[in-house]
Amino acid sequence: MEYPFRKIETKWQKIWEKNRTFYVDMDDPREKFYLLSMFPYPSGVLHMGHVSNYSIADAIARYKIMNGYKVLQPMGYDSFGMPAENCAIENHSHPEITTHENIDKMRKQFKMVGFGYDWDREVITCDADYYKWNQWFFLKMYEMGLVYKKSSYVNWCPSCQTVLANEQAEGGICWRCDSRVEQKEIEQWFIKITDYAEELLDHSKLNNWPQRVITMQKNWIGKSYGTQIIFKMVDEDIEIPVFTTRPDTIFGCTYMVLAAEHPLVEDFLQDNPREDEIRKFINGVINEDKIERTAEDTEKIGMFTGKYVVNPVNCEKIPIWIGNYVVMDYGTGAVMCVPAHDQRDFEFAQKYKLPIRIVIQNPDKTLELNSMKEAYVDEGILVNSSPFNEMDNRKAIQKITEWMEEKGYGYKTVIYRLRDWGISRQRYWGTPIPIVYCDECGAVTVPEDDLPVRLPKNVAVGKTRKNPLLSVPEFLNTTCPKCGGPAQRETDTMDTFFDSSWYYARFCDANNNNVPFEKAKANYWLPVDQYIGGIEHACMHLLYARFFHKFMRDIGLVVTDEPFSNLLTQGMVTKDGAKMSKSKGNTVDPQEYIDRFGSDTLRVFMLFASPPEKDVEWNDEGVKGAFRFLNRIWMLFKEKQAFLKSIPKSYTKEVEMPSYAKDLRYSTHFTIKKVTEDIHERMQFNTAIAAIMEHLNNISAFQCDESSEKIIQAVYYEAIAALPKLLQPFAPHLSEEIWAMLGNQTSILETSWITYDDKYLIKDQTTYVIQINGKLRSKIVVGLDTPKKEVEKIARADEKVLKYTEGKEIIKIIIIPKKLVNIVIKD
RNA sequence: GCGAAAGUGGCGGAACUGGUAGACGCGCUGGACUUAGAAUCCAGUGGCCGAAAGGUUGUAGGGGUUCGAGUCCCCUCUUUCGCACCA
Repeated sequence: MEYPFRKIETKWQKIWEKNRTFYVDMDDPREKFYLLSMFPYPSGVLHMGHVSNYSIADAIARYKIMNGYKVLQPMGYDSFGMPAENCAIENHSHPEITTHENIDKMRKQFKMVGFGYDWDREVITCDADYYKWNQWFFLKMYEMGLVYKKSSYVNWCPSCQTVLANEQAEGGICWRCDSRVEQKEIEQWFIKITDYAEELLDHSKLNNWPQRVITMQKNWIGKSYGTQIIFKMVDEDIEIPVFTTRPDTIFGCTYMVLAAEHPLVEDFLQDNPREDEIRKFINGVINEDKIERTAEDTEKIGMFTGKYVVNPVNCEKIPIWIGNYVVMDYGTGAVMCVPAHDQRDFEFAQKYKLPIRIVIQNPDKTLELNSMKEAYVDEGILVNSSPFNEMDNRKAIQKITEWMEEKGYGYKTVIYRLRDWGISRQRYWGTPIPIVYCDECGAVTVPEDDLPVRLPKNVAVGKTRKNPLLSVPEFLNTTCPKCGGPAQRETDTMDTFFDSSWYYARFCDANNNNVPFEKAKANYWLPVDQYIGGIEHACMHLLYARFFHKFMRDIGLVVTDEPFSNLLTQGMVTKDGAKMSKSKGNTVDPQEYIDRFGSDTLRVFMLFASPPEKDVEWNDEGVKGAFRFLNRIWMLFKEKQAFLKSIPKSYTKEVEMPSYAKDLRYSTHFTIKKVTEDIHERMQFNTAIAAIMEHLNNISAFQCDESSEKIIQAVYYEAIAALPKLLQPFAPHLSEEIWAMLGNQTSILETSWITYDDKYLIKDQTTYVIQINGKLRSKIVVGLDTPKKEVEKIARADEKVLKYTEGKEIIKIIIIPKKLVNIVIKD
C-alpha cells in the first residue's frame, strides 16, 4: 500500500498558504534570516537541478523557522538572455510571450513541490519595473565615473551578420551556418570593476565561504606586483611601456613582443614593405582561440615589425616583434623578452634565431648558452647586468626597480588579471542601455525621469541582421535629452549578469516603483545570511554581485560591505556520470516523480543521495528507497495512532528501566543531536537522514504494546514523537501530517525544534579497540572512567593479546582514552 | 594550457579533530507471506582462503612521515567545474 502523498501534500500546501507561513515582514519581532537560492532561468520546466538546489534551501528554511527565525526565502526569474531569444527564433514566437508562459509554468511547479517562498516578493528581471532599475544603476555608475566606452573584439559571423556568444562560436565555427567566425572590433560599454579589485580581494568579511571559492576569486583577480618599464622607440618619439614581474632580468632582454591587437601595430604597418604579409599574420592570430593561443604548449609564432626600441638600462637597440603568445588583455599588451629566463621567450627566440643572453647564473651548475635546452627560471646570481652583477636575483628585483625609478626608466606597479566588465550585448532580449547618440552632443545619458527605456515589442526576432533594435525606428529615433535635436538610441542591451548582480537586494522591497528598494528595508534584511548556488558561479556572478554591492554601498543605498555572508556551493545532478542536459539526452523530468511518488520523496532522495556540495547521481531505484522510507514512517503512525494516544507521553520519575529501553532512549536523543548538528554545523543532510533511518529501524525493532510497562510505553512514545520534528526539513508535508496524527491541532512550523538531553547520551561502558602493531586484534569493554593503567592491565591480560605477545618484547603501549590501545611489539 | 576541486564495495555514499574503513540507502542472494506476481517483512552481502573460528588483503597508482594514514607530505593518472558574450 502506498501512503496518500498527493492528498497530504496538497492539504498542507493549502494550509501553509492560508496561514501565510512563509510570508514575512519587518514588523514581525522574530530575528531575521535571509535565505537565498540563485534564481533560475525560466526554461519552462523545473529541472532536477532546481529541485536539488531548492530542496537544500528549503530544508534550511524550515529548520531555521523552527529555531525561532523569520525566514525570508524569496523566488524570482532571471528571465532575460539568449535562450529566450533563440527559443523565440525557433518557434517563431516572441520572447516576452514564451518567457511569461514559462514563468507561469515554473511557479506552478514550485508550488507543487511546496517550497516555502514569500511569493509577494517575486522578481522578474525582464519586466520593465525591474529592468528600469538596471538602467537607473547604469546612470548612477555613469555619474560615478564607473562607465566608459572602448573598442573590443566580438565573435562575428560574416554570413549571419551577427555577433555570436562564445558558446555559439565554439571551435571558431558559427553554430548556425558553420561559417568561420571572425573577431570584429566594435565599441562597447564597460564598467570599471577593476576600481574595486583591491577590495574584492578582501574576503575577510565572508565568514563562511568555501575556501575554494575564495581561492578561485583571488586567482581570477590575479594581483601581481611588478615593474612598469618604459622603452623608447629608436628614431621616433614613442614610448612603449611593458609590465614585468621580473625586472631582475632586464639586462637579458633581447627583443620585445607586442600583442597582435596592440594599437601601435597599425601604425607600424603604414610604411612597412611587408604590410600584407604581416596583416595576414595578425588576422590569423586575432582569430585564433584565446585559450589555445596562450596555452603553454601552443607553438609560438611571430613576425618582425621592422621597428626597434632601446632597452633603457643598457641602451641596446632591440627589435620589436608581434607574437601570438602575448595578449592585449593583460598588462600593457607588450612584453620585454628575456629568452634565457622565460620558457615562452626561449622557444620564440630559438625559432626566430633571436639573441639569448644569460643574466642569472645557476649557483649549482653553471649555465652554458650552447647547451641550454630550456629557460632557466630559478633563483641565481646576476651576471651581465652591471652594476648589479653578483647580486642575488631576488634582492635585485627590488634594487633594480628602485634604481630604474631614480633614473626614470620605470616604476613599481601593481596589475590585476581582472578586466573591466563589458556589459554591451548586440541582442534584443535584455535591458536597453539608457544612452542616446546625438550628432551635436555625442553620447548622452537618458535622464532618470525618462526611465524606463522600454524594450519595444514589435521586433521580428531572428529576422534581423546586426542588432535587432536597429530595425525598430520608433525605438531607434528619438531626440537628444540635452539639445532636443534628432538622435538615436543605443541599440546594445545589457549583459544579464547585470540583472543578477543586485536582485538579492530587490527582494527586500520587490514592489517598489519609486526606488530600486527602500534603504531601510534593504538594511534590515541584508546581508543575505545564506546564499546557495552552483560552483560554476564562483568567479563571474559572485564577483559581479560583490562589486555591485560595494557600489551600492558607495552611493549610500546599503550599509554592509558584502552581500552574502555565507555561501553554499551545491553540486549538480548527474545521470550516467554526466550533467543532465538536453543535448546529451539524459534529462529526467521531476514532474514525473512528483506525480508518482510525491515531492517529499523527491526531496528526501535528493538530500539523502549525497552531501550538498557534491554532485547527485540520479538513480531511479534510490527514489524508490526514499519512498519506501516515507511509507514505513506513515505505516508506523497509521498502525500505532490509537495506541500512541492511549499511552503516557512522558516519564517524569527516574525509574530504573531495562537496557533495551535505555538503548531506545539513547537512540532518540542521539538522533536529535546528530540531526541538529548535521543541519546546523555541517549542512550535511545525507547523514542526518541516515540517522533518522537508523532511528526508525530501532523503533521498528522495539517491542511495546498495551501490556508493556508505563515507562517502556513512555520511552516508545518519545522515540516516535521525535520523528515529525526531525523530518520537517526533509519531508515537510509528511512531517505535518504525522504531527497532526499525534493529536496536534496546529502546524508543526509554529512549534520549536526538538532538543535532546545530554544525560541520556551517557553510556556507562565504553569499548576499546586493541591493536597489535596497528592491526586490529581484539576489543574490550570497560567501565566509562577506567584509568589508563587499568585499561592497559585489562588489555595485556586479553586472551588474544596474549596469543600475539607471547614471547615478544613489548616496546610501548599507546592508549587513546575511550578509543583504542595499540601495543607495539618487536617482531 | 592555466586556475579550482574530486577519486572509498556492484552503485550513491559514511568515517567530523591522524585512531574499529564501508554507517545509511540502493542492488544482489537466501527465506517468510502469496495460487502467482507486486508490495511488505526477516537474514546475509568489499575481495581472497576457510564449514566455522579466524586469517589475509583492501580507500585511483607509486613513494614518504607516524606506534597508527581514506585522512598529512611528494610525484603520476583520471574525472568535474571555470577561463570573462551560456546563465
